[in-house]
Amino acid sequence: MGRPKTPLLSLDRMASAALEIVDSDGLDGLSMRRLATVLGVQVASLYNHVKNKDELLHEIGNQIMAQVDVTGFRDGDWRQGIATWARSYRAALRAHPNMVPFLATGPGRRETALARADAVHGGLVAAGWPPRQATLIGASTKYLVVGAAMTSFARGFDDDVQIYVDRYPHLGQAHRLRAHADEIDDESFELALQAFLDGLAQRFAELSKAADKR
Amino acid sequence: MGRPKTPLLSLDRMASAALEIVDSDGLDGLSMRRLATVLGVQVASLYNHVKNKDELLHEIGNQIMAQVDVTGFRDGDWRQGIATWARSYRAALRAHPNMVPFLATGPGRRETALARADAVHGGLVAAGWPPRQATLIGASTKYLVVGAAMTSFARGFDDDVQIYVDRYPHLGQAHRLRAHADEIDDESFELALQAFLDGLAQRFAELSKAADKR
DNA sequence: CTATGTTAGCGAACAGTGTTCGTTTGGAGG
DNA sequence: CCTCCAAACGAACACTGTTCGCTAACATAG
Repeated sequence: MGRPKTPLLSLDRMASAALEIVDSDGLDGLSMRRLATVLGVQVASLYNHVKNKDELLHEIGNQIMAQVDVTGFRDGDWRQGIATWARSYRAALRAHPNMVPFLATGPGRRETALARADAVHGGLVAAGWPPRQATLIGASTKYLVVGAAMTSFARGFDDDVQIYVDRYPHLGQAHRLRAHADEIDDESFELALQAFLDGLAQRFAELSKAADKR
Repeated sequence: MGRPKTPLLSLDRMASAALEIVDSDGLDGLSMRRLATVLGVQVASLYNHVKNKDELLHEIGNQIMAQVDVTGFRDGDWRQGIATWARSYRAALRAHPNMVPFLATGPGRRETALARADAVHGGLVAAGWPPRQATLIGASTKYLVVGAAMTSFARGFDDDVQIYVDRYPHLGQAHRLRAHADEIDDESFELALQAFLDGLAQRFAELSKAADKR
């Protein structure tokens, strides 16, 4: 058949279609052949635009990570900075729950993730945290977001609901439980975030006191 | 060939061998055919002891989760209880990093995980936390542990190290960085845990105050 | 103790998977 | 104009998880 007059494929089209498949049918639902079918093309053609399936997934991952907001440090408020970063990070993951297992595993290569991490680190240092503490705080916050994303909206929603069923037998209705599970997830995340920030605030205060004394 | 005089296979033997493969060669390294080869058996035989590959993985998961210690609530100290639970949980995951992505996704079916969760919940309530708060705290702590396990061991150690390389260019030695990455992971987790617990302690104090007032 | 049914092993096959190779053909650059 | 690159294709390879039918040993009932 040879090369077509107008290109049939592009990396963006591939990534978008692939993400749609993953969103609707899960990570396992995405196969190169199926993606090719959706794009009206043969499977081998995909490899002209992408070296690997992995590379394709990373491309999608970059698009998702680009949604994360790290502008909360603007006015020097580290607490607000972390909070908006964490919430926006979590929202980005929640928008594509099926991608979470991939996104959480081996994120190092994603340049956008690195950029975001640096922004956070810079914001914390600018706000007065020592560099090493800033690194730890950044990592800790990421733990929280990734952990929340993995355990709540990745994969088995029905299963997770079961936990709450056992805990609250009086809430028997299954269809109401889904909403309740969401609610509990939200509250748990907020509790974890706020308690963590409160704990940090204590440390920050001590840090400032020590600095004043010197 | 028919049935052998002495059984060649058992669920335990299968799970152990499978875990060894996963530990050494990753989740993708485990295939039913390879497992069969290691066990000196044909692949179809495996399905006499296990319905699915998934079921096999769940079996391994149960074994790992059984290592988690939830006895820290014994003397009514909720803070100690959560701390030992979280640390032991993290240690169990760290012992088998390649299993973490599976363990973190869809954990509802694992009965041992449920049992552990209930123990934690009970310990918190016994220590004076309201049931709903106990649920939130349990979920939050799990977020922390799972997130820490996912993002640190998550595959590409080289990649994760790169983050720290950019931040601490003076630590250039690659072989020392590996140790440093571990160190930073440990410290980040401890910081997150302690700060979180400090924040909870504040809330607990306010809770007690309000209860006294009534 | 014999008959019956269950179970653990095996061999072969099926439907999928990601990926590579060689070929054809359009478009871009010297 | 000729050459070289790149995009599409068809076919194949080496895998994957899983199922089927078969054999032979164990467990149990009569």
